[in-house]
Amino acid sequence: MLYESDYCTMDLFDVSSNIFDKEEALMDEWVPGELPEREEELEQISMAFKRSVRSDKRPRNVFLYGKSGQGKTVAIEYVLRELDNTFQTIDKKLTVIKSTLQGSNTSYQAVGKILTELEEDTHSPPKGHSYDDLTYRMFNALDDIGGYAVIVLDEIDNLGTDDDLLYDLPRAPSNGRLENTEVSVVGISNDFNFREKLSPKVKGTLGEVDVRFNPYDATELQTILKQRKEIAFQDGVVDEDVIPLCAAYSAQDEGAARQAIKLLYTAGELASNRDADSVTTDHLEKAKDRLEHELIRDGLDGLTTQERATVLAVASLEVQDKTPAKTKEVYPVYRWIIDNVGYEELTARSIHDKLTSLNTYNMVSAYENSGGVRGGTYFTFDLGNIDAHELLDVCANADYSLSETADEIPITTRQSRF
DNA sequence: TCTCCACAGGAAATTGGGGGTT
DNA sequence: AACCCCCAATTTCCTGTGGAGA
Repeated sequence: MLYESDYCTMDLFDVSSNIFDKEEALMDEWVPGELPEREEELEQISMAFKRSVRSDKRPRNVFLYGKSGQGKTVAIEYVLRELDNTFQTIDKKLTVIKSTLQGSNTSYQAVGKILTELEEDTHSPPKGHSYDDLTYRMFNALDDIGGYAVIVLDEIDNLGTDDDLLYDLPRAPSNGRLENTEVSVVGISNDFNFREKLSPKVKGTLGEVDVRFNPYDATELQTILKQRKEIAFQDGVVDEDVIPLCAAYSAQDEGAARQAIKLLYTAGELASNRDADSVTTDHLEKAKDRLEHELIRDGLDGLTTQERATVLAVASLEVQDKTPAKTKEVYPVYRWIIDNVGYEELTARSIHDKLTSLNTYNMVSAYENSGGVRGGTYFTFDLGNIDAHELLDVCANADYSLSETADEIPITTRQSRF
């Protein structure tokens, strides 16, 4: 996009804000000079690297886990930067290879991605070769680096149960696949359970040092929000109650700092757009509504049509107050919906899988039940925190193939909730 | 106590792709 | 062109579970 400053002057966008001072401090990319509530974690991480400063040993492998928005990535970057500085003073060479495994569901794809970082003329993950070919290339490239190499694998939980890479990588030196380079691995996972799902042999080698990032509580969030507020807003424009309330909301919901900051930012924007002279709790409430709406929207956007139909089926039941429903109850509704759109029907077994995976994306909530009329354990599903009417609304107004169907979903009992 | 139901979820096979090398 | 490698989404088949009712 081209910006012609000649045409786009202050007529349209009032440059001076009476709300914001440096609003950059509320943006995602902003890296604060210090991490006020993560000192303990920083210390734990740096311990893992210290032995490579003292001796010739490679740093320990580190495994960081905790929900998203807890500062894991920032923390490791912070520590590695410091380590690099130290290494320079003692004349050691440090190479950091960072790779986000988003979209890499298998070890194969992950190795491909790492190769794009390692090999200069490889710009997209290679395909069509065997896994062994790729790992061979990877270890060759690593061995060429020399010195110390730290491989940071972000969102490592994308690998699921395929832990070949996590098995091969830490073992390379003892297998004689690496001779000149000391390699260690930093794994970052958003999934608390991922570590448990790993096979024991991998858990041991990868998790030489485990650092757990617990969700921030309301008090910690307040500290963080205050820090940002001081920089981002003009003095005194944020009402006293806003920060505590903002922190409280976000603490309930995952305790993610990123979310809390976004909420505050949105509230500030609302206030600014309305030419208010202060940010009030009213703005915050509005911001919260808007973000919730966006969350549903983004959630639905990331789903396939089949998954959307499944969510829609649950929503439909929720609207009729038949909510925590078993797969068996959801399935006929799903079939009705999918037939309506003319897509192929999947089996009940697949819908059962869809429902459980939607649960992990937080689009539906699953509850485990035991007993019942016919023994065993079974799950029931509902929409959890999401408001069914709002979801139907969003879906009907979006541009999905089943938007029209969403509009048709039984309106009869729509008012029956609450 | 035993059986049996109805569900959860694992494993393997199937389907229908993507893309290589030689 | 012939042959190889990798993959995700499903379906099919199957085993495990625990309380209700015999």
